Amino acid sequence: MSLDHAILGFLNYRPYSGYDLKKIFDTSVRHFWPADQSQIYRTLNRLTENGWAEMEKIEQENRPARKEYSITEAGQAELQKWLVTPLQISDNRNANLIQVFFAGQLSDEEVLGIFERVAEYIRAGLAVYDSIPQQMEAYEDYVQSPRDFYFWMLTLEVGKNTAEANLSWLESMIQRIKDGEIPRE
Amino acid sequence: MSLDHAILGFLNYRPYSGYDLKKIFDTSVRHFWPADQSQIYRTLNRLTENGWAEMEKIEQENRPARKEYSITEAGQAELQKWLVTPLQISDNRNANLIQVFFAGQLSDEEVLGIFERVAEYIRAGLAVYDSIPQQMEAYEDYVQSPRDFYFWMLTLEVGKNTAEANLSWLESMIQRIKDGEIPRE
DNA sequence: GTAATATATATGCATAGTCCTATATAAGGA
DNA sequence: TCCTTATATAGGACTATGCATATATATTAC
Repeated sequence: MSLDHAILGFLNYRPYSGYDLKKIFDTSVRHFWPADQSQIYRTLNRLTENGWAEMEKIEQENRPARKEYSITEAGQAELQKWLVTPLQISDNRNANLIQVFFAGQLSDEEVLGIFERVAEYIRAGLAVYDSIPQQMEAYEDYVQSPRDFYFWMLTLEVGKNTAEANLSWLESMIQRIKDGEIPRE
Repeated sequence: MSLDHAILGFLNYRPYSGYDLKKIFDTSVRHFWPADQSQIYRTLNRLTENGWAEMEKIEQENRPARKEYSITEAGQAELQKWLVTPLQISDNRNANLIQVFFAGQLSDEEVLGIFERVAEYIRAGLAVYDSIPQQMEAYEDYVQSPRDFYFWMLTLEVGKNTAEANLSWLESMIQRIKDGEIPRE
């Protein structure tokens, strides 16, 4: 249950509401763990049931009441335990590779089209990565820890690194197709 | 629905039973699209309901009856359409990166432990890639198409390429930690 | 003799995640 | 005046996937 622990990780900085968390997810961990709004709320309920978080309802003027969630000691212990647990699950599902696997059934032009579109998609993703640091800096104020910030930036480095590796492979592949290096039948 | 189309892709080579498909998946596309046995059977039912496949029950001596599924013309049209469809969904979920993101809450030794375990995990994965080609060659006989086989091997290339990129990043990261280049707090 | 393995399919149950809609209040713009 | 946006939470319905188990027969290994 990774979402549980991602939320616990943020609550360990300071208390947040579900609404806060949705915005934080979208500007920080979205590129490797997107989260749906309804799922965040349901997970917060579960964390509370488990005793890993506590909820405090905060009334506001002119605004709907917030439900702020704080991490409990049990929650901190659980987070610490999970953070050092080896994860064997690497979800490598990649539907694009299914298309590649069966691409022999297509013409060279169609294959080229697929590869060029994927390359474009990756380039767009790389451009998005460049906009994330500025968004994340807003949250740096909350924790005021260069160490935390360092690791946040590392996740971007990994993402960019992987994307660039895939892109350069794709570009060499596109060249191979153009050079007619693929068996015709 | 990628599994539907992966199965259609195989049925487009020749008819298969659910039992066959499970074995084929495990020796060919498993590294980017694992499939559970029960899910394969249920998907075959759905493909039949959709008119994309047809089932023929084949009685055998001393063995339970097989249900062989053949692709229909509608199924071939659907497969062709899907193969050239741009897929925007790239499921990049990576629970390891959640651990990295919150690793600032851990000691350098604990972080090092995480990274070294992930590196080991990737090395083990790379070793597995080397055993896949021999397994896949068994299926080469079925299609007898160098073009198909070429694209099958390409999916391995992508997987290895990505894994190697991640591994070399991890190794440089491990060195950075050992060199004490990470902010202490 | 018995246990494990291979061939074959099917179903029940649980969970994670997605999409959509509902509810309520207030501010700001056309 | 009306529409959109922002703040805030909640729940129904569905899909994909995963895990376990049931059923049935035959062979192989110990």
